[in-house]
Amino acid sequence: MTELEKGPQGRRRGRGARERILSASQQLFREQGINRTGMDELCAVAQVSKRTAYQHFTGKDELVAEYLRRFDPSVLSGVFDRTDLTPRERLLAAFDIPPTTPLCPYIAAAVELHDPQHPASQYARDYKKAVAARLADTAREAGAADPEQLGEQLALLIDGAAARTRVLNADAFPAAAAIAAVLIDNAIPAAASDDRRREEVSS
Amino acid sequence: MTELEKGPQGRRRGRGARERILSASQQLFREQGINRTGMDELCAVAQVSKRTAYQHFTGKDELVAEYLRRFDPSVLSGVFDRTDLTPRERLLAAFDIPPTTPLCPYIAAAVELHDPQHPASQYARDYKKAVAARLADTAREAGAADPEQLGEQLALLIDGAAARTRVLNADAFPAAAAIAAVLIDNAIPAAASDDRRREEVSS
DNA sequence: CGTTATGTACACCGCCCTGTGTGCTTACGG
DNA sequence: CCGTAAGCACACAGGGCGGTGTACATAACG
Repeated sequence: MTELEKGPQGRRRGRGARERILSASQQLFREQGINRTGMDELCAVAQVSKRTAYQHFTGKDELVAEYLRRFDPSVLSGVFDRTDLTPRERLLAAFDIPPTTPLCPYIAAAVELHDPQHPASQYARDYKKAVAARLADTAREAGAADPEQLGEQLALLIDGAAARTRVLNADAFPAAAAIAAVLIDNAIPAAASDDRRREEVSS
Repeated sequence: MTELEKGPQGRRRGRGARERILSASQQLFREQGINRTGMDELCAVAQVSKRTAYQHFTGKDELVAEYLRRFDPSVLSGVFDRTDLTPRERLLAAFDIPPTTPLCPYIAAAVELHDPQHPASQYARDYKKAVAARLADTAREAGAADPEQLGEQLALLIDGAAARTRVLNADAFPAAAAIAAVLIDNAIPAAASDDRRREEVSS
């Protein structure tokens, strides 16, 4: 069974309306933005009656918050759990984002909602902090002198690349990865021999 | 060329309704966002009748675009024209933003409008490119080996700090400035303190 | 089987949004 | 001083939005 533990109480009945709603949220909120996606349209895409949607979520705000919570597996955990890479490679792999990503949805949500008290905004903050923390962990693993600082710096680079990609409509992650390589090599006292002084690859 | 060609005919009469509208736009669009600011509210703040607003601007879209065009003096030109600073100091001064700034309005507009074809989005792109170009000019003046690359990198840092400041609700510009200092010193062949990378001396 | 949670179909409400139509007042400049 | 353009007050249209009420269908599980 696909759905096991979703709601406030463990419901295992039903035929997956909630999942369809969240799946449609992923698609539409990312493609069109949150504010420009109406509940009517969302329910149509999810093939769910509007009534059902409002039985699963008290309002659009709650749906948005849950939409953000259901996001991380695609980016965050997919990178940090790769044991086939060295810590340094894992740090750089965080910048290898597939071009399918319009914009980091957390930034988009924080800008669109425009309310720091909104549950989704709060979760976006938590998520960003968590990413920086995991980057810091990996940086520590890589032997960085100041892992927290390096993690924060790399997180800033990722966000900068995301924002700039959106505004300029051009991929800015390679440039960010180049900066990251410099910062990483600067932060690790005695780096590995072969990849320490490589050329900047991006133009 | 301040106000010669605004309306259907060049009029220098009137008591400044257009300026009040744009001024109110600056305030409200930044404080509340574009989508969350209605024309009614905007006209009330501007002390302008709605009819007058729509005689100056064909629609909200045009007003938004003009609002963005009227923005740069506060940040861009204020930094690059300072002759009392060395080029290197000017590059770093771009990260000294007053805490009055909620978020770079160009990023906000691009995210909120969510349409790359929107005039305001296009202008945001142009502006970001212009900033990167001016950063590159200053980088060249400072003697950077690859001024275009450094300019693009610094622009990315600025955008990253802006986005991260918004999401985390905490000032991220100091961290960005720290990264910038590293990049600048790495990019300038004969830097003040260290000479870690003296491979080629061009220009 | 029947009960009950789950989902459906569809109309509907009230609100706010962008944008107009109309008639009136003000102020500038010749 | 008078004409004319700028601005104003106000109502309203048209539509999309979030959200609900009601009556009905269906699937799961005892």
